[in-house]
Amino acid sequence: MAVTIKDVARAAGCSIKTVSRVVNDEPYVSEATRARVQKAIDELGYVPNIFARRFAQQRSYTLGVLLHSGGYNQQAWLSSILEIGYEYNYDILPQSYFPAYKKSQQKLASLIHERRIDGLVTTPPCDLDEFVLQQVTQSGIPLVRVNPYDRSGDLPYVSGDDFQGARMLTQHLMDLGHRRIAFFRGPLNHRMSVDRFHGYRAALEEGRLEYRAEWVQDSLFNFDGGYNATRMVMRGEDRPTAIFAGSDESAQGALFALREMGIEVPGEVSVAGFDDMPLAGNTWPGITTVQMPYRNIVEQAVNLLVDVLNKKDSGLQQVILPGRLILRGSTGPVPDPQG
Amino acid sequence: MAVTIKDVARAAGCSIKTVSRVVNDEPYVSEATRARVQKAIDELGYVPNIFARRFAQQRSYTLGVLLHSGGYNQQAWLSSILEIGYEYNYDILPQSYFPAYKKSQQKLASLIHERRIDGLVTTPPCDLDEFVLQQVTQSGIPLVRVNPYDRSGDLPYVSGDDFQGARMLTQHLMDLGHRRIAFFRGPLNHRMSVDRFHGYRAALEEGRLEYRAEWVQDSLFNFDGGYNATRMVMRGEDRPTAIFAGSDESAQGALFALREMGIEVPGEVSVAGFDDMPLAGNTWPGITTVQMPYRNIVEQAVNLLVDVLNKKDSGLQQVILPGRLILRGSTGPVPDPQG
DNA sequence: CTACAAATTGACAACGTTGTCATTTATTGC
DNA sequence: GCAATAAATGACAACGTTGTCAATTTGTAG
Repeated sequence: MAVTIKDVARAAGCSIKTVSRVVNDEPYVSEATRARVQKAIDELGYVPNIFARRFAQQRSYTLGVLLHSGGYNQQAWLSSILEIGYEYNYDILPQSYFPAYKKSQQKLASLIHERRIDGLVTTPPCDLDEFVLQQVTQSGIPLVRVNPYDRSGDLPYVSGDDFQGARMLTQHLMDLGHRRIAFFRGPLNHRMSVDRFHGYRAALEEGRLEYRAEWVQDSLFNFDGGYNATRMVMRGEDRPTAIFAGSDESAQGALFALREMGIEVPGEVSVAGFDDMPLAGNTWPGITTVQMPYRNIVEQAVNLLVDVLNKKDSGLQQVILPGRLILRGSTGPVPDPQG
Repeated sequence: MAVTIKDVARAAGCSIKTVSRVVNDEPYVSEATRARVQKAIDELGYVPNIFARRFAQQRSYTLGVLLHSGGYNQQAWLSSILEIGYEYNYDILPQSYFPAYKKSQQKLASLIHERRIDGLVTTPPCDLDEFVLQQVTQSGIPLVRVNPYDRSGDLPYVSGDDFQGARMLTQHLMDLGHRRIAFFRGPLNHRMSVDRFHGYRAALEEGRLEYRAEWVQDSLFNFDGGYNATRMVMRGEDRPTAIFAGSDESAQGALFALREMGIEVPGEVSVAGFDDMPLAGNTWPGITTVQMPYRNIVEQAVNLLVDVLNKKDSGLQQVILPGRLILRGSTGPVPDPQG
């Protein structure tokens, strides 16, 4: 029915193995033959049978991706990885994964043993899950962790630089003249929270600004967290002129709270987020934030995985990529203290 | 290396074909044999080789999903379909698709001809794309449209009932005593916009309320749309007491605008959205909205597709499922006119 | 007990590619 | 021009399952 490699071989007057060589860009085919075969392929509209190929090679050309459904920035990871997967000609099998859930574990086991994925990509916080690590080591499937919660261990990862991003953002606020900068710190068991916090402190130190504990609020990275933390830091007389909310959702909560209090943004108080989620541009004013190079991160992750699969890499790389400042309307010059 | 069907056959003392029958739950195996084979499978830890199976059957057991990346409610569709795909033991290959983009078209062609997907699911607005329809008819691959923009044609679909949802929501506002209800209508080339509008009007008529054109704003389904439309309807003296914003994002914009104007929600004006997106519960107050049964819709869609693939269905079904009212803080009783 | 149908089982081909290895052809060094 | 080497090519097995069909066993009606 469909055109097979045999039809091409017949049309090109050569063996099926030679056609296979041409299709897979292998060496040891003369230019003349290659051209003849290519012509036959084009004329017949031959498309290699993917089932046969995977069967013969016992490789799935498929990568599994674990996503945390409630997750932080799942959307950005997923769309990037789909894109990159297409470019590398790998199938992407995403699965939502809740650490320690029986059903999630079954799904992962199915990916590995039934679907026979060639490699696995984790997004936070799936890299923390015991079961994931155990399955990976047991099966020997190459793993790359994307933005891992936990950077310890030999396992490879590609991650955005939360420290650098937070420092850069804080620096931006200082460049605008702010000297009183509040920071909303996320959960302390997230490496990202801690890294961002350290970035904030590093910038303060570099600018010789005093660190004031009452302007650092422990909160969640969500709307309510930002809302409540804003209420807290804006209570007294001694208010900050800028709020680095730690995440975009949190910044949104801050915007809402400030609006409620009749405080103008950025006229009286500047607000900044982190992550550049879609919502960050959709508020008014738009939220100044740090964009992590999702596409780049995922590209490097997939690249690493594919190299390991093709034995071009030992798979021990650990990469950290810088973020980028996205300036929007929510930050502005510090108000004139006299005004 | 790995355990194959031959190993099981040897252990169970039967032919490989009999093992195959047991594995695939086919008839014509005696109970005794079935038990013996099952025991061997369990003891050896046999897992069928998916490559060989797909190769022999020339079926991918894979469904393609076209998602509009900027899209409306992509997230909800995707996580549902991954879930359902797992349950049906089908692989899900999602692709972001921008109508009329060359690259998107290449991706779709690749899904069909290289990946050889067994069926295709479209999410709005991909069901409108000429190329999609052409590829589907040409290749004969079964298609199900989920929440199609366009319900015309014989192609099967499973859709939420926007009309019923909007009517129900409007009815809810009327039950709270509102007689002056604004409606923000989305783009008129979206069936959903139109259906929701008709639902709104139907409810008004049933409640014998006057339809007032100046309270219907043509806007976009996003934050800015809701913000601007709110500014418009709240301009004059003759203000509505409730706003049905047409979508959650739009409702968020409305909340923001009302807050700016110092109008209390729901004390002075009630606000309602549509879709129950994650953000709807994260604002303050939470947005009363209509939740479409995403999981259910997708389940029926996949179910239909699988039935067609197994020749249990002709694939002409068109299903419409009702939504559900989600009550949150943004709607309340109409304020006392005397107050 | 016989004839026939139904249930059960197995032998073997087929699916379309890639991997291995042998063979043929071209190229190089002397 | 000859041997040695490298490049090009092809024959054929292997991958592990399912589909087809024939063979065998069991059950049933008369």
